[in-house]
Amino acid sequence: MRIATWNVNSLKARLERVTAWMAEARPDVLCLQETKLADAAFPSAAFEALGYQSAHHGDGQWNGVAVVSRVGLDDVRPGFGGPADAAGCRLLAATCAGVRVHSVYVPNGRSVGSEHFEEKLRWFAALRELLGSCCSPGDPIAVCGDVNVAPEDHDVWDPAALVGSTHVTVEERQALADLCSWGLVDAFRLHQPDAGIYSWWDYRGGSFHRRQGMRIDLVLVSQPLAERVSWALVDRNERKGAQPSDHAPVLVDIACAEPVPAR
DNA sequence: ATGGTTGCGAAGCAA
Repeated sequence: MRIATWNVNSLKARLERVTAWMAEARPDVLCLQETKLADAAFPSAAFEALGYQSAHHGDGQWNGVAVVSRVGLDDVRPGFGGPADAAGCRLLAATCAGVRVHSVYVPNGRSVGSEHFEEKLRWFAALRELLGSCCSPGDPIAVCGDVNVAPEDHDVWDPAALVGSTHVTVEERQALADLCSWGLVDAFRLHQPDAGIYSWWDYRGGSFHRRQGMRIDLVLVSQPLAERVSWALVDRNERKGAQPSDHAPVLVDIACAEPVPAR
């Protein structure tokens, strides 16, 4: 199974680019974040034309997450069904070819110590709680999306310059680590040890060309999947050219015990 | 240099 995640920063502005990329990359499952669409405006027909089913959870102007799959899409669950939903439409779970997939868009946190920062930390805790109530770490689980945290110093361009700023604080990294301690591992790092590989670059100041980015888009997988991860990539080509998202897609290949049925 | 750029929606907010 090839699973991918991409914060597209408006699916309306990015649809052609996303579908063109899908035709090349051929993900089996694609998790999207920041669609910035209401459910009624989600372009499910465009994905269907490519052979994909889709599910979307969006409030219109901000946020919005989706799961797009060509290997089945069952048991769709939007949101937490609890207080964490106050942060917006940022979570969508679905089962694809036996894998419980979660498309997540963790709150940005804005400034360290702010109300939004505290909400971000609570959101991580709510996600761990949801996994604990719905899933077992022994099952095939994937949590994919924009976590708005760079896990380690080698996931940012200049750790010294960023000390104490959002996305790299001890509190945020601990919240991510607490989530992972439930039973998830960073699939990308199983095959890519190098520093300097990023998934997001600020639009401002030519950050991409200056190689000033962060790796904040992750595919987290439970042990049964981690054992089968065969390949991982950040497709930084998608940060180039006309009208890119500020994020690049992340791809992970997972060898399946049984062939995934084609649709 | 508290800047810079993009998207949404039509001014300012969020990232």
